[in-house]
Amino acid sequence: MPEDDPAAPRWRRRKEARPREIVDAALTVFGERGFAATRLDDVAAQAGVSKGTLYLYFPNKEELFKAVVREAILPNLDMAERLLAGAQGPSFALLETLLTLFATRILKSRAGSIPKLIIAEAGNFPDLARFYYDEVIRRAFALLAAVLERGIARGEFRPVDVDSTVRLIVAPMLMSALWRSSFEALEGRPPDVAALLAAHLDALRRTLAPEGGPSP
Amino acid sequence: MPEDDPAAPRWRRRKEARPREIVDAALTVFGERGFAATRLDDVAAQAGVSKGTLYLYFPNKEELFKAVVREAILPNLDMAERLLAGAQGPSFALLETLLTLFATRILKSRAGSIPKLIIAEAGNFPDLARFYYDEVIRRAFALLAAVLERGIARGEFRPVDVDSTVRLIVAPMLMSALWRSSFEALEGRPPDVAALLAAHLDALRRTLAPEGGPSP
DNA sequence: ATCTAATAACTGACTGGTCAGTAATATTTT
DNA sequence: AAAATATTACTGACCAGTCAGTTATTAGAT
Repeated sequence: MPEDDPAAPRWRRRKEARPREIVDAALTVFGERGFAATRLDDVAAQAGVSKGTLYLYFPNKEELFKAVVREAILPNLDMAERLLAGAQGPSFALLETLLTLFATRILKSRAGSIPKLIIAEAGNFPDLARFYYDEVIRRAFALLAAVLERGIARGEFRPVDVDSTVRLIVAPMLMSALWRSSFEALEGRPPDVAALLAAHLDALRRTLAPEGGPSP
Repeated sequence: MPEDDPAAPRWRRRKEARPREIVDAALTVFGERGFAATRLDDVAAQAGVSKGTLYLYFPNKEELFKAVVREAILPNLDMAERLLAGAQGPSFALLETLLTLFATRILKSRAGSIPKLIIAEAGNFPDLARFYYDEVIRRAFALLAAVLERGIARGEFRPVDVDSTVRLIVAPMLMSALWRSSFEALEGRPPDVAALLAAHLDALRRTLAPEGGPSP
């Protein structure tokens, strides 16, 4: 029981700081429980406010969730797009950078739980699925497609089926994120993301290499 | 309004047929809604019985779900294991058969919704996750690892990191299953599973080929 | 064959608990 | 004092699981 100073106010008005704190708490709780099973009371408790306060800043649960996605995922996408725009060197190195970025910035952070969450709730909350598809998936796929096309145009990659290959690139990363949220506790050891990433990059190098030999 | 024959009974005793019908209905509704969001009233309606009847045959929602997994997934795993046990020819052909089997028997059937379901609910229903991990995932991974080791032993595959490679093999298949349940409605065209499978097999052929040239 | 218990299968209203969202009220700040 | 910010208590909808009662079926008696 920390507070007993009768002069200390029971709470303070902190209009500026609340939204960030609430979104941060929501990321934690949504990540642990999923969208439907998350209680707004728990989010409020995690943020150190009451449930009513949530409704001063966000009109409902769904909009709160969208705010979480905007804060946790979109900045990383922005960064990735800037990387592509400024790329000079070989395309495979760019691909490597992007996947490593994903493995470190998303997988290891609390944001890694968001893909699972979306997949889990897409059927029951189609608006959420639409939002994520438009704001994240479409952009991420376009980004990777652009990298592949750049590599093909520069003769670094053989001419693959771009759409399928994008999915092949994404799948192991996505699967790692899902695994973390679902089965990590059940397997003895933690999943060796570094080994998986290395194997994946190795496989991609072989898959994308032009027929005549290894890429320059 | 079908029934008006006053002589027709309102219901019949059909002790033998009920469990199968209930499990079948449950697969449909769980697949559409997930575990937590499924109402047993809806399962009952779909099966043409009342909710009380469900509890005559299954002690609770969780056991009903396990019955669904046993009926929809395990027979396919049995078949896959028999395929490996009786394999004579090249290991890559076996791998190809297994993946094609998965794409047709699981992805295209209603059972394709189960992986999503498990991933979605694993965090909130650890018993379910444990059950699925032990009965399905462990076995499937062991199966694929055995195929890889067979290929390596026979000199058909180069010596890869088996654990990571199993995950690389599974990931695109799993992702297809998840996509179907989550985003198929949002994309214009249906996902081209055949193209993805072809690209995946092509990539695997290149990834697994021994250094000296293509496998025999 | 027909009637008559006895039993097994099934129904559906009810309970207890949960939780998103709202209304009424309180405290802090200006 | 008034406005802004926050809390607390409440409402209404939802649903897994239960159980007292109902209906179909079977077996035994006539």
